[in-house]
Amino acid sequence: MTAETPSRNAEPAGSGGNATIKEVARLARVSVATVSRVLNDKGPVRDETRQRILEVVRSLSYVPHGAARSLTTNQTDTLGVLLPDIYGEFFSELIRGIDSAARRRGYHVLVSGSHEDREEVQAVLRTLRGRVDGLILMTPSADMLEALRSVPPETLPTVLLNCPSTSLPFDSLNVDNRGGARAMVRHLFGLGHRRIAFIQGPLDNHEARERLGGYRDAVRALGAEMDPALEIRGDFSEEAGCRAGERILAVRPRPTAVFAANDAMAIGCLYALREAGIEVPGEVALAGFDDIPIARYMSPALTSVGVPIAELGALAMERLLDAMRQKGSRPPRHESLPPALVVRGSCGAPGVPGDRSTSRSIRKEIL
Amino acid sequence: MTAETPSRNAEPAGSGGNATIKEVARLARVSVATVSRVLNDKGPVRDETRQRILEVVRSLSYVPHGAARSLTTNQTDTLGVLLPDIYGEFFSELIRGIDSAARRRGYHVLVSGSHEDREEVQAVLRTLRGRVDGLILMTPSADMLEALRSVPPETLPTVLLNCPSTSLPFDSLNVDNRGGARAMVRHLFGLGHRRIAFIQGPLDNHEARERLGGYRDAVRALGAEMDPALEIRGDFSEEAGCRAGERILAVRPRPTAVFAANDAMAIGCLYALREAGIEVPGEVALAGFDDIPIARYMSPALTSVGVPIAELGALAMERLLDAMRQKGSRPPRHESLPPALVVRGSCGAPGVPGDRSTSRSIRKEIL
DNA sequence: CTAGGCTATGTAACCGGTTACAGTCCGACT
DNA sequence: AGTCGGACTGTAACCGGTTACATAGCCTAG
Repeated sequence: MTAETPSRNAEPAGSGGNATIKEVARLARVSVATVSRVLNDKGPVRDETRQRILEVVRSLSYVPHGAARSLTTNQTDTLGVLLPDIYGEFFSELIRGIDSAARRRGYHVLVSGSHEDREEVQAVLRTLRGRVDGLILMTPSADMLEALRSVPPETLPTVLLNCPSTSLPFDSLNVDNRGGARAMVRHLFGLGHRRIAFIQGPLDNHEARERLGGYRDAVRALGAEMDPALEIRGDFSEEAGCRAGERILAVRPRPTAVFAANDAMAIGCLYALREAGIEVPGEVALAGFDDIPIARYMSPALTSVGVPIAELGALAMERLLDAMRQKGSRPPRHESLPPALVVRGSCGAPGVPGDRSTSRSIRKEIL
Repeated sequence: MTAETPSRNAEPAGSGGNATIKEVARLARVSVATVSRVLNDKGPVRDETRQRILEVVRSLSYVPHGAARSLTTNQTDTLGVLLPDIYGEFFSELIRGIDSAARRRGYHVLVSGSHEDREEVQAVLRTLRGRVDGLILMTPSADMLEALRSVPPETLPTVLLNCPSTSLPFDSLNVDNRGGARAMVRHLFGLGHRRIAFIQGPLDNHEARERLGGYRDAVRALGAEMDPALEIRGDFSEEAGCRAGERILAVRPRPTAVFAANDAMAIGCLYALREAGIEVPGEVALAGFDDIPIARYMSPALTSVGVPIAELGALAMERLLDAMRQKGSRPPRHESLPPALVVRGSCGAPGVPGDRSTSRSIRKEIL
């Protein structure tokens, strides 16, 4: 009972959190099994014993070793989030949504962004084995998505976010980019605009293409002007929006409205227009896409297609948790979220005060 | 040699990545030790054997199990990043910097944000044991920082980011918020402003207090007007900046310049001023802090104190890696990064064209 | 010819937990 | 009184790797 090896006995109580379950067991004079039972609230343990163990745990400030636990239970309580890039408000919102939903459920979040090529994505994906229980994946380029075919995800519960539709057997969550863009064009058309310029996103990006498609659909359907000169290249950055703005001013006849494929470009464009002395929305109406938090603080406040970004992240979490529970035996589900039209001052709609508040901006569900 | 249990033998070659090292060993007719040696490039292995093993690895698309490996090597190749909140461009920039630096070194990044209270921080910190090799911690509230005393970090290499100076034995990296604020006030003073309003950040935030301190220091030192009415409460959000802007307009005599403790509030304030028909910088000059990427696309482009956010993140990574190598036996180092004055249009400095380009904005190192 | 040394490989302990299974103890039931 | 069943606890296998040490074969120097 008292035959303790004097080797590494009772630590000074509170020095770091590196004790093992064995030490706890020894000091509490029980077996590791019992300690484990107490820690995980499994199986019956006499209350007196439990107290004794808990006491030792506290005095040692013992914390179970994550990797060790993961090894046997085969779950890591960690979710991976793989993003094409981490830049700007869109991603901070997304991560925020995912992180808070995850922590609420007791999960950790492993993020990884900015991937150059297929090789790298595959490499990262590989190293994820044994580190995460599930994966949220956002890869707007179809090519990159193919990278998944030969890598772990096949066995790892996965949710695709805003990815090109594929035959991959995963759940997917998409924003109806096409519908959102159509709605915005219709809105501008309704305000009397017939010559509407469009600032494109990067064309290897699925969302960017969908938004462009929606723009074209609506222009054609409504009989607005179709003119290649109205479609300006861009890459989702403010910088690109700014350059696009400058180019748009040179187009003749000058468009009366500009629709940017995302808010960052709309903001860049707004900057360029103002610098050129153009009045917005007086001379040119402007609209963006995403409704990032800062959009309402532009002046004029930016009209945009509202994507509930943080909620999107949270929802992806839910779906992932779902997929993890069902463990594969379940046909993949595909959902599409409808965005909303958020009308503020920049498009010159009547009855919209120059107010930033969401309540005073007009939020329309699109059909 | 051929005595294989028919139980779970040769998988269809390429089905997921769930083989174990034992299966690889069996199929390659070697021991697990040899497989391990090949995988880690340790110890001598005959080339023929190596090839055979590699072949099997490929055909099984075998990937070592992260948790298992972590258990023995006692390292997880993962770094934890604990943030007070994940919101806005500041954090997306920071995470971007950290993530890219980490991946370059072969590390994963575990983020966790938005912590309410001490309890929660401690809980998260605890669950990090055995999951990360090091920690980057940003906790501007001193109270929250105290939470660290009784938790793992004591044994975990840690770098503090923008935290209140403490006696905690960790490396720390700080931006010279006070100096930056002083420099900005000096700049505004130099432009002729004597009545400079300041929009505060949340006062339980260390950075916010430092910036406020810098403002007061400079105002006092320069003999500009000191007036409690010039200090407006805020909380770093655009919304707060907007309300502050409204309140500032009611102050009499009206300040001729406004200095916001961060860019988000400056942007909110700019919005309020424009809505009220005030011209910036004509009637009121405006300046912010952080120089988030979007600042240059405001109109007028926002003058700000430039903090190289992404670089800050990357640098934190470097320091952490350093601390991990030295493994504790090394006195904590404290560094302070000097911000730079980024002069653009919003403060009305002469000779600054309304241009967004960094090259045409004026960037001054402060002393 | 043999002791050593080097290369290539296998054996088995170990990392820190979880858990199936096997006691042990004790009160209740027949 | 003898059985039985639950409550409580311990033993040991196992998760999937890494690695110290042992072993075997072969070559070279003494």
